[in-house]
Amino acid sequence: MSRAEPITALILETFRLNGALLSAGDRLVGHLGLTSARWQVLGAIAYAPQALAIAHIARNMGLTRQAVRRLVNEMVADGLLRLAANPHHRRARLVLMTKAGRAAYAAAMALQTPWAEALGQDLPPAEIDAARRVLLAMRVHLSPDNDTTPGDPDALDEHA
Amino acid sequence: MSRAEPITALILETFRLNGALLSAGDRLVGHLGLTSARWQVLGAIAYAPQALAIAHIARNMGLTRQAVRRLVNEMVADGLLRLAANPHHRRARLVLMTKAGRAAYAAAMALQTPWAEALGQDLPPAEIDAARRVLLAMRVHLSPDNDTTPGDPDALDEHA
DNA sequence: CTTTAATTGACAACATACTGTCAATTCGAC
DNA sequence: GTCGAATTGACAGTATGTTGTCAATTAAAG
Repeated sequence: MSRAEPITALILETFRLNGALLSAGDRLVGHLGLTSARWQVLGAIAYAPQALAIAHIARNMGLTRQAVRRLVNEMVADGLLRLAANPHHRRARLVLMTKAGRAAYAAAMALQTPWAEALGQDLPPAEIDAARRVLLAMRVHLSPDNDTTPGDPDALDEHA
Repeated sequence: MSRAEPITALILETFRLNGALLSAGDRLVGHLGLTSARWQVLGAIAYAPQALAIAHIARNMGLTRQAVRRLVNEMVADGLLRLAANPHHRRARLVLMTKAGRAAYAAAMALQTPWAEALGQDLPPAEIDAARRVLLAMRVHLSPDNDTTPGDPDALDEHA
């Protein structure tokens, strides 16, 4: 009856998949001392070509500085990250992985690859990519100021 | 490279769309005294053919009893909901909308329809539905015990 | 150089949702 | 009817993320 109906159904399914993904991610890396949120922080650091400060990581992840600050503080206390002086900014220290942090991230990635392959084994890559583009179009419509590949610090167009 | 890559990209996009939808929903219904979470609770109550208890609402929404309990308590205090005796269960009172709750929900729905239509105006309904099915397939893969129409109170295939 | 604006980290408070635990209640097996 | 399992609401604690506010620092304007 309304054009709103398919969109509404997709929105509700997005909420449910989000929750299912987070809990599945927590189960996947929980035994490594990680959570989904901590894993994402490590990913942002690993992906960046150079060391970043907290505010920079937050921008790359699409979160607030405060959320990242709390995670970083806890991960420093747990020995996964360390803070180093920033030659360009006395206040904004650089966030670096410790040896334990790198090991945990490598272990998480080793688990993630087969997990993701199993998750998509029954779905053609073309359909997966088509779904991703639909979600991207919706998100861009919601916040037009965002670029098309947020979370990606440098490769703005092609995350190749 | 790997079959994991398109799935991983879709997962990250799901996280971002989820956040964008929640903040957009909060902005849409904030002036009605609602939030995205409260709106969803009202929707679960409005959608059900009969009055539900807290645990039942939680199952329909895919949340925990505790999360719904807190929301319901606050919404009762705010006059949006009220609790009524359950003839079939002394402990599990039924959650009902007050007049104010029904008015707020109606106002939210009146806003949601044109908002959703605008959100999907550039996307063919077939693509939207295809994306929804991909997300559904992923979620079912993550939690095989879930039925295919969560949020539907009666179409349960009796996972008892 | 001085003033102003923007960025950054920190603290507080709040919103949402989770797990764990408990007693009360209902339901099923016997 | 009785007993044990399951359900339900409640409480406590934790995790994640938000907004608001502040001082320190950096960058820009004059």
